[in-house]
Amino acid sequence: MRVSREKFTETRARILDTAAKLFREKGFDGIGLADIMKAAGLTHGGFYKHFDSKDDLEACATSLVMEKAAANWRRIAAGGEPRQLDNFVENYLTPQHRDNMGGGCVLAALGADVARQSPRVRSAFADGLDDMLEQMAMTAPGGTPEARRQNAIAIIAELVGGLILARAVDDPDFSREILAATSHDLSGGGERGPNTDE
Amino acid sequence: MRVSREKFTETRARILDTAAKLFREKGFDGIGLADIMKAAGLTHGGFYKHFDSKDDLEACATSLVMEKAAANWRRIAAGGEPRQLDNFVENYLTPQHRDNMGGGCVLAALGADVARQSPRVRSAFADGLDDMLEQMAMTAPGGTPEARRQNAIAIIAELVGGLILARAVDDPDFSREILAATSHDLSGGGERGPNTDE
DNA sequence: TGTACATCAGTGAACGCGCGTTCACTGATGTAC
DNA sequence: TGTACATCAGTGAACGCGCGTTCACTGATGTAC
Repeated sequence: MRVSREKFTETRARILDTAAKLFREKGFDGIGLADIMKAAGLTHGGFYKHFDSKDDLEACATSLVMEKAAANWRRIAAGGEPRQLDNFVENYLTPQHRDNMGGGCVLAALGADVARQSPRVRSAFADGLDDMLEQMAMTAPGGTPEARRQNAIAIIAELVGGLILARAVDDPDFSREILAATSHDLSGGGERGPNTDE
Repeated sequence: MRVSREKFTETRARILDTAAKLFREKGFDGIGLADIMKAAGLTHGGFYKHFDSKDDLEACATSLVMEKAAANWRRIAAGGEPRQLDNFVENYLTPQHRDNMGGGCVLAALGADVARQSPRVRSAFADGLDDMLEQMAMTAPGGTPEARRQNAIAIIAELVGGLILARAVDDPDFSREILAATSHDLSGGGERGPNTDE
């Protein structure tokens, strides 16, 4: 039966949130539309009243999560407290984040998948990543805006790579070692750590 | 018709090589057994004379590629020329490697996928990664074996993360920027570059 | 070494299943008077 | 404001298709004598 326009908008948002979580958990190809709709409390037939195709949902969900991540960085950058980046790194490379794929960083969860998806998904990802880096560059070390952006990219790469590898290995000790090594390296404690210009 | 034992061994190796390439290109779930067998010059029905299941093939192919990568590092470490690591980094973060998923680094191509695969695949991956790190640690910067291993992990994480992100974005300029930023950072030119103990 | 027979690698059709997508239908919502 | 009707969000069955897997069959290979 028909529902109100308000309810329709809510439903669409619920499908998007559910998809964003399940795509990160299982990968774009690892979860079906029927299961996403079921998790959102609906039957699968109604899916096409909200989205054109699975690819459309993938692109919309990717945009949504990337925008949320960028908005979070915008908040952090605007906050202006010191050690924002170190705090972020410390929370990023943790067993909690590693074990929370569905609610965690979209770059680590879907970055590798995106390379194999449609142009729409890829450009949604690229646009969001560019936005995130712009915000991150405000808090990253470096004397010039260019240097700060470059460092932001290098830091993001190490974070993403570290989390992906920690998630891949099943030995708990080895996984913790990867988190600890990358976290230590990025926190400035290591011989290879970031040289902030302070 | 039956073939000689020698030919049988060759066939198995060809299936494994083909699978190793196609899994890296399309992901474990992005390529079917029929297509793998076809690419290896066979029909799909004979697959189960060589492997128990697709999961078995995934684990065997993962082991194979990880062992090859570790053997490559063993060779590099044994060679003993200086700047081995810098040379490796410079070749790793290139458009050529980015555009060669099927023949490139298995960590970047399948690391994220592995987190969602079976225990067999995950432990094959973890065993191979541990082996690789052991070899890399011999050439990585650091005063102690522990520091060298930690730096090897940090370097690998940044390489893998940088390549994954460069592959994810479809804008060529942005992709090159990611490769350049991570490469520069790792080569020691950046303010955040590796502090080798030389 | 030669022959007769058992083995089995590879073929191609077939299987059940889950996927993305379509469709006829339902009944509450939105709208026109 | 009340009524009559059109709209359309959501349902659940059905579709074609590709997947991993199974199977009867073929004929060259390996083996026993």
